[in-house]
Amino acid sequence: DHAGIATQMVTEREMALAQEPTRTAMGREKFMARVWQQKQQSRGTIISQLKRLGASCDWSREAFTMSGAPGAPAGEDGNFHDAVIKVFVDLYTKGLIYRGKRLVNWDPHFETAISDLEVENLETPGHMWHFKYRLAGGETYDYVERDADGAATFREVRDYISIATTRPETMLGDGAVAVHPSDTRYAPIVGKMVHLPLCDRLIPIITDEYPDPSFGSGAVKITGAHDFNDYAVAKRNSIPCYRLMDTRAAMRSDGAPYHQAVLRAREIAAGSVTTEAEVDSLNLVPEKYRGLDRFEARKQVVADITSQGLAVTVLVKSLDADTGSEHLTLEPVVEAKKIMQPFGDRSKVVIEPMLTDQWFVDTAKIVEPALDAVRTGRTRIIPASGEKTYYHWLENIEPWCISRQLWWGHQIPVWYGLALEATDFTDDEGDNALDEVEILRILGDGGYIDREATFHCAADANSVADHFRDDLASLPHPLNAARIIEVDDRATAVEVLAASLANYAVTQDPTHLIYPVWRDPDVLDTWFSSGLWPIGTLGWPEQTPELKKYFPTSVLITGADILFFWVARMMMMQLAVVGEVPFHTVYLHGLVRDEKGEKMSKTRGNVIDPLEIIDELGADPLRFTLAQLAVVGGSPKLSTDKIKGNRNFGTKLWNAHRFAEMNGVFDLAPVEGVPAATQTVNRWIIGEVGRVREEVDTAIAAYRFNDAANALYAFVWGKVCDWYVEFAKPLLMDGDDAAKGETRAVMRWVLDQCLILLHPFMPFITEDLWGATATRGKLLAHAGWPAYGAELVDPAAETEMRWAISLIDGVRSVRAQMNVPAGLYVPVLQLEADAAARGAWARNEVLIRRLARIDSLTEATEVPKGAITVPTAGATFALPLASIIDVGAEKARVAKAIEKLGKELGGLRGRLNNANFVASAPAEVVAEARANLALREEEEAQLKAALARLAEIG
RNA sequence: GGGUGGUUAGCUCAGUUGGUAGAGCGUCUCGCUUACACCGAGAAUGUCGGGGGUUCGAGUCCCUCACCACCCACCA
Repeated sequence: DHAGIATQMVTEREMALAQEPTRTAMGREKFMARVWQQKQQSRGTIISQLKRLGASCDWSREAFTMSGAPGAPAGEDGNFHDAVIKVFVDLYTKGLIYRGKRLVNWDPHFETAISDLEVENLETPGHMWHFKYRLAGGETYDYVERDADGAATFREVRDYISIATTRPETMLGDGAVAVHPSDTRYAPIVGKMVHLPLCDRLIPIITDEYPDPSFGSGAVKITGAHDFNDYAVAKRNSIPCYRLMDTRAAMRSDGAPYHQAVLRAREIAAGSVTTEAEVDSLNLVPEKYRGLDRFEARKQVVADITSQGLAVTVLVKSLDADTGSEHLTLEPVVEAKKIMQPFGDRSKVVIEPMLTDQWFVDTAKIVEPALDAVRTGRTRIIPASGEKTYYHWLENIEPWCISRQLWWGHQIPVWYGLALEATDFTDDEGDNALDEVEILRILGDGGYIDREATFHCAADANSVADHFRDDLASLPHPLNAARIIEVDDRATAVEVLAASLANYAVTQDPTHLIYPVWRDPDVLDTWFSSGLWPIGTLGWPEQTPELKKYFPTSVLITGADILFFWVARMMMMQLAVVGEVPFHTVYLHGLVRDEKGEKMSKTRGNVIDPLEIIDELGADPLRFTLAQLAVVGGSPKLSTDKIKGNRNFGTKLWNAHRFAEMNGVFDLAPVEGVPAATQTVNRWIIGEVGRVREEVDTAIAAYRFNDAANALYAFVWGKVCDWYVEFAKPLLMDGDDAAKGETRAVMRWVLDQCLILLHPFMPFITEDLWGATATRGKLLAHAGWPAYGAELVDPAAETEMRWAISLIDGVRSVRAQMNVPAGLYVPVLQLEADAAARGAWARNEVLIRRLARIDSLTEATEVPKGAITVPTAGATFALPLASIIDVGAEKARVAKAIEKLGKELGGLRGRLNNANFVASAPAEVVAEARANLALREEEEAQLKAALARLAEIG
């Protein structure tokens, strides 16, 4: 998307570095061109990052939220802009978008409104001051505090009410002091007026449910224009909201001098009729604070109130450093206190609640279908906890402020006309008597026009022109003779209108009348357009073939942090605009964190460039690692060690292919379909391929990408490389032609399956090997995904190979622990072998001997003293190592093994002897326990016999 | 204040309907065996945060406590 604030910010920063003219000096049109230039740069970066990561997108369908906007350069000619404007007009027409003067989060750095979601509340150290507001006319009252039983605990005569604040500078705009209706302490003075310190104004004491009697003094100053709570109180009680700050959050310096403004404020307080526009125009900041930054103003206000003796004070004992004597002094009460402060997520400056005209989406009216879609499962969110979060937010949704005072974005399709009215030209007697005095009355002393502009919302300029022509024509003569002229903004409109009126007053010539019209200079919140992504990218509102084919879409994969910003809004907007859910599944992944575990962000500059990791270690290991870390509901912490491990995995895969190549495997043409095999080893590995394919598919279907990646890792490394390649060596080197040919074919097929299954995770190395090992009809990326599964498993082959592996493992373990030199081939005795074990040995003798380093196998009926036993299912093997073993160490080893087995046996027997278990556990669980017990008992017997033999030696 | 998630081997974390705990890395021992030292073979390591409950059986379900993380929030 066009990332309004961020992109405008980055562009302006670059412009400053390059010493280009500033945005305002440049003007809107040129600046937009400059941002487009910036955008195309970062577009290149993003696309190349995606390509180097191996993203297999349909690049021909690249889309951009600002495509087709006026002034868009060549190549940016989609129609996303049209879609956005159409949706705005439609929603406005349906009454789902409205304009109003509301308290919004204002970012004083970017000088724009932002939405609730773009505010970060952070705990910061702050202070709380306590001030006295004196009762008007020197009145006093009995201030009485009572305990729970109503007994007075404190009593004094006061001429003031005490209020607490963390933002002293806002007291200049106070409109009232509020107390809780049940608060008996202040009951005597409710309805009375108090002096607002530093200001020549009186404000009333009112009651409202909002103040908490148990917090602070129980009395709250009400500054409707700079606090969300106060705003609500002010609205409920018709208290005027006086705006104190300008767009940079400095104390206002506009408008009439303070003494004039305050006069008018007093009239209003006394009940004089006023308008929202007039109240907003009144600058009630006393001269000495005008133009000060809000934090500087705070210091001044505190100092001035304190010096007037209106700070609540406390006696403080202090030591005079020179004389060493103690003093008692009155010090203002200033509590150090942690406060939650709102910061702009982009600008990082303190957000100021500001009373401004903005556009809002009436989210309450479009939220239900979005909630319903998830509740009924038409759209599913993974992980499920995401659904709870989704409900929680949507069920408590606030109106969405969608206007931004920026230039980079979709300009709001609304035009204003500052209408002339008949009353502008008549005096109280109805005569046509406009004079200079009248003009001043109309304009007001502050230079505003005491009237709202009319506005018109439309997608196309012709309709706008028609609307204002009609509007003008409806005015009485001579007003309808006015010329419509386009101006930049309301301020210019007021200027030209004033000049026009003045001219007319002098000349009475209707041709001097002017009807200024201007477009809303604001742009839409980026998320308003991103929210239309599902349809906007498919050509809507045109009924394109793409729209028919791809909408509703299937799965949205996105970061969990963006659930409200984007997902919830796409849900609401698609349902409101086209009446369908935009996707059936939302897969939320965690955020990749940096080495400190912190969120990476464009503006914070702690982003680890994927290109650097790719340069160093490769895209495949990065992708594979991310897949391994993609636990549902988890948040991956990327570490170089993990990526290195997976680079090694890639190398391993490559080496396996090298081995195959050296053994003529790739001299064969690729094998179509599952190859036939007679060799046990080959039959076994074919079954394992079937198993892993099923495992991978199951995992992917469940969005468990970590399971899929880990299954492939374990299969390729742990099965193919560790065992199959080793098993195949004797066949490839010493086997007869038939065995050799079959093994080559099977290995060829197995390796191809590895490439196919790994390709989504490691596209580069697999595609490379795919092309290098054969002349293929198509790219691996286009190869079909296999459909075989566990039906490829040959149970007999599987049992036999598992037996062989356990025997090899056993012999290796004994050798390593007995410190038998690795290269030394040793004799092995076989005893107590049943027919199955004998057969298995016979069929796999070559590979077992090779991998376990056995030089001879002798049948024996008795185990010689000092021989070490290796128990397997159906047979016991023994290594006669008397001369080289450490008997003590071996006894310890066997004893330990028996002990470990003992624990397991204890558990199994305990369960099986428990009648309740046998009765209530499922039959297959009981059977499994019985089989397991039998196996373990056999093993235990073998080990005990071995221990006994060792005991004979000493 | 509300919500969500977490607490499992030295570290980073898996553990899907309750059946008795795994991976990678690290550590230790051995090893150039003709794919691979970015390797191979072997080994050690867990009262699954504490307590209680349900159950024949709990890392897994319920309650509770402690700590951590994240999200949301208007206590002046």
